[in-house]
Amino acid sequence: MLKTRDCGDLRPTDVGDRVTLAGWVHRRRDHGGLIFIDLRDRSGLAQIVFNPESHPETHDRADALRNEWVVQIEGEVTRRPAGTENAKIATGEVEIVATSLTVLNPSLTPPFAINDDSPVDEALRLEYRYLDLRKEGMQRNLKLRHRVTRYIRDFLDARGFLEIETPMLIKSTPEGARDYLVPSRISPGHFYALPQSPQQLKQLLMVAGFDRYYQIVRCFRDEDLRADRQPEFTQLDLEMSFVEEQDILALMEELFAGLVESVTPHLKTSRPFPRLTYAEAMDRYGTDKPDLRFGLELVDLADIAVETELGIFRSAVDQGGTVKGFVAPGCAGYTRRQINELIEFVQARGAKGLVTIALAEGKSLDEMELGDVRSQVTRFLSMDQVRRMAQRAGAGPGDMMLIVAGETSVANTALAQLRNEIGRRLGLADPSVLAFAFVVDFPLVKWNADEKRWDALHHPFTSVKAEDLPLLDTDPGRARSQAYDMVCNGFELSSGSIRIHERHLQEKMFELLGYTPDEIEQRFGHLLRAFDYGTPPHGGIAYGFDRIVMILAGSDNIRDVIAFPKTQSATDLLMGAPSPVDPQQLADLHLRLLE
RNA sequence: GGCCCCGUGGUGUAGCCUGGCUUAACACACCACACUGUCAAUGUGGAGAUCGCCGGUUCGAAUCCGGUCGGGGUCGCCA
Repeated sequence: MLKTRDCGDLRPTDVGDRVTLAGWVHRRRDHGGLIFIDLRDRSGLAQIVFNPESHPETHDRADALRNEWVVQIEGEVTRRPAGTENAKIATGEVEIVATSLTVLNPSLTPPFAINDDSPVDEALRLEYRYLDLRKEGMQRNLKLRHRVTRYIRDFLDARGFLEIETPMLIKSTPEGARDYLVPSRISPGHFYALPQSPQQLKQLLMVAGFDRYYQIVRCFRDEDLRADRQPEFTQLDLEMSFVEEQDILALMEELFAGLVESVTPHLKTSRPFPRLTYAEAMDRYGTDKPDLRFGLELVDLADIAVETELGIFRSAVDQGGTVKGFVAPGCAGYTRRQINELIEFVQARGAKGLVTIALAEGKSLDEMELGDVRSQVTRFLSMDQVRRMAQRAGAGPGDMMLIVAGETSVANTALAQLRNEIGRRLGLADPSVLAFAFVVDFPLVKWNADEKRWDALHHPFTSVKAEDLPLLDTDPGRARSQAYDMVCNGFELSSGSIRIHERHLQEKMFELLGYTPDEIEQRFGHLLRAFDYGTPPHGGIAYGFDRIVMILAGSDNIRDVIAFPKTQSATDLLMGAPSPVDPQQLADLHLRLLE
């Protein structure tokens, strides 16, 4: 080894030891006489002192050192002179008096500073990712990621789970996300797909009797990117046999409560994790992934809205839509400009507009008159109507009601995001809190108006709740599934379900989804045949692993917890992927490019 | 596919709205010199950008307009 100790581990108990260290020059302070170097390795920083009197030759050579040079230093660990300790670093009580210096490799001046955390253009960071990863924050994130991985593996291992790998080259299943395809050289004109998730494979492992399976596995989806979505991402995928929904939820709550306690104890969670139905979540928050760190719950105002003279309220309800809103506490003083920002905010998310009703401070709701109400639409409202809306929403003097009318899903989407925005503006989302929750009782299917058919909400292997089974023949849209999500702070962390394990039910589901018998055989024949051979009841869940780490790291961007992420246009700025390939490679694969 | 934001020395920004007063400013980094207890070392000096690219308007463009490329956010999409 070129080193005997790690920089960051040195302590007063090591004083007197002769050590050899190796690492990067983090910072250099040249006093003409004394030269100080902060030497950095994975473990942290240690101060090296070059003394021109005791070791003149070594001191002379230290004169040439610059940031990010890789050096090896021999020296003696000494206690720093009284008064020169540095409480800001873990090794601040000691320093290493260098007796020899070897430059292992010099460095160009890096394109951005490694030794501070000032913001750098992300394209530049990605181009020089190996330098970006040297920075403290990224080192911390990837170490956290490792500890999360390790905790999960230990936890599941202790409960009898087996980690089993599944193939990366599998059969394309056109439904769901767009597949990444891999052409076959040996079978001309045929393609593999990279897995969107190991869904069918893990179900086949249940058929095989592996009982409790998990995998931390790369998945691929060729869809547009977002701050929390990459084309290749990692899932914590697991599946169990002979379980019911409650077994899985209980296990996952235990896993995540323990994970946070062990890995990020500075973050607060509360147990039990709340469980709300999909219908409740949509009613109260307008989304199936609510941020539960704050209230600002939505209320339905449709019945009052139809009594008003306001056309947009009445027509929304007449056309089968909704009128919902929530209270922005203490925001009655919002300026015209601030209100316009909110209106633009909801319009950018599809809503026609936003009705704001501000209640002046100073009078109780009962004493208030229309003159105390500030709104674009006061002339269409009576004080009684305003008062009843305020009472229902929980608005009082000094508050502002925010109301959206329109088609239900559009109004919900706009209000859900507006709720997050108001929560953010008012500082209601405590960054030290992880508000985990389960959302349960998802609908089994939703109507696809474009294609005029039912689509699976989760996936076609999800089983219906037993009591809703008859609805499959009469009113599929009302049938609830045994599907569940885990959410946290407004992010969907995972989805899972109890699966169908009987051939006739799976066939029935495929038929409901509009597949012909030929298509069923072509796409899912392997699964249905497996179901003929004694398939246990089973279910599972799959987490967006990167999102878990992102939330634990306190980041709002998945790229911050991935070593080599891709840009929003799915390119790799470091390696330059994707790239053209040699014509011979295409020929080997029986491919020809269209112009 | 739609919408929005950003692009100025190595890095981060100001200047842009309201074109000329800019020889494009500031901080950090870089280079040189000085300096024996600093730790964001300090002091003095120096070098470094024709303002992403192309075109247009104008007597004159970093500044206005169009296009394009790159990055980011978002809607659609993500069973």
